[in-house]
Amino acid sequence: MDSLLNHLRQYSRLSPEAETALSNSFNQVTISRNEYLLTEGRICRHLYFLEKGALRGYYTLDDKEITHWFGFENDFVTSFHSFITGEPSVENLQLLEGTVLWSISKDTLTALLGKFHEIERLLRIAYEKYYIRLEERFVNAQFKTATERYDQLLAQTPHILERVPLGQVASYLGISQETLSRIRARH
Amino acid sequence: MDSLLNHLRQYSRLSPEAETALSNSFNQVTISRNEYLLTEGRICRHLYFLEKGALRGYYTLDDKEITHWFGFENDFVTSFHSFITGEPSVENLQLLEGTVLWSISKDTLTALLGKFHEIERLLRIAYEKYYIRLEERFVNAQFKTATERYDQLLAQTPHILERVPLGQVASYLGISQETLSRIRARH
DNA sequence: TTCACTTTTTGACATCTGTCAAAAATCCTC
DNA sequence: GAGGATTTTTGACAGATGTCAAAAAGTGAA
Repeated sequence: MDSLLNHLRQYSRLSPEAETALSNSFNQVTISRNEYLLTEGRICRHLYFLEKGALRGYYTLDDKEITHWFGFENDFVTSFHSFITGEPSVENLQLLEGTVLWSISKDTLTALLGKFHEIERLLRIAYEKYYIRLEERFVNAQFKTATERYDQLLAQTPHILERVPLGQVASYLGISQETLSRIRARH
Repeated sequence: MDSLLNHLRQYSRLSPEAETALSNSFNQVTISRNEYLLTEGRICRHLYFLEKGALRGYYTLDDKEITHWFGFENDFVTSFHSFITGEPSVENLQLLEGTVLWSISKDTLTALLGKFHEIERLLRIAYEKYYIRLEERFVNAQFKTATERYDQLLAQTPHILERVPLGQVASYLGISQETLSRIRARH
């Protein structure tokens, strides 16, 4: 719980009242490797904070699993599309390691947002950060070559390579596993 | 101004006080075709609402212009990265048509957010919508073929093809102009 | 250690896309 | 409507990436 509050304080200041309310609203969840937090077709009604561990988001296309993002320590994770719209999720959230999460339901969060302007602000700022992070990934996906994307991964998030099977990294980079293997061989 | 308030009401309800405050905070800006709202290297300190007209965001790479998004009627536009972080913009915002915009400075917006919880909420909800819209574009960019992306553009946002030169559309789709031309020829 | 299973690498080949150059079509101004 | 500039299309070719198949390497359990 401390790691969650510490992380939240980086977005914006919180009053003791808001911190208490937040503390009381998140529940700890422990899930082991390869289990699912969410499966395709279900509505995601929770937002999770990842205290420890790793997970991936993937969907299925032509019988292949397309891993499009990873979550690690101090990330907020959910199926954003499903959580925001209330529609069934198209993606699966699967644990890559045994994981400690903190969970809050959408209803609970909505109540907090109604009560505390400062929590609304925090969430707004969190979305800003997540937005520009996604924007950068989008530009990389669309306008950089496979090799450039791999180099950037090496430079910026090398821990992904250490914790995730190569096939999933390839998918994350938007290339085939064979191509990723060849890029690595050239290094 | 009516079109702006109407648009804002779609995100969340607003009290008359908040609507008045918002009305007083946006200034009308009229700019003609090919002019710039923002150029590379400058800090973007304004958020704009596009009432009428069209513009594009592009940056320069190897002497080529990479158009990565378009804005049309009822879009909020800015260089999000620069506006949020306060860092110099890497992109240029250029008008594609004569345009009527409403402008609000970051300072003015910050003051409004401090005063009105409901405006903070509106912005948070706006970010949610923009986030999942971007997420969809990201998935398309990374995991769909050029032809699929073009078909989707035809199905979902055909007005882009009618209002934007093909070279810029190609860049928006992440392909060369020649490839786009050939995809069109096959249809 | 050995065996089975999973993950990663390598090879051969086909396809897609980009680049450069030129032709064709379109647009704009006078 | 003519002429020049811009935009779009077409052709030829090279390079990058995907797919399928098989080999090699790595992992874990008995």
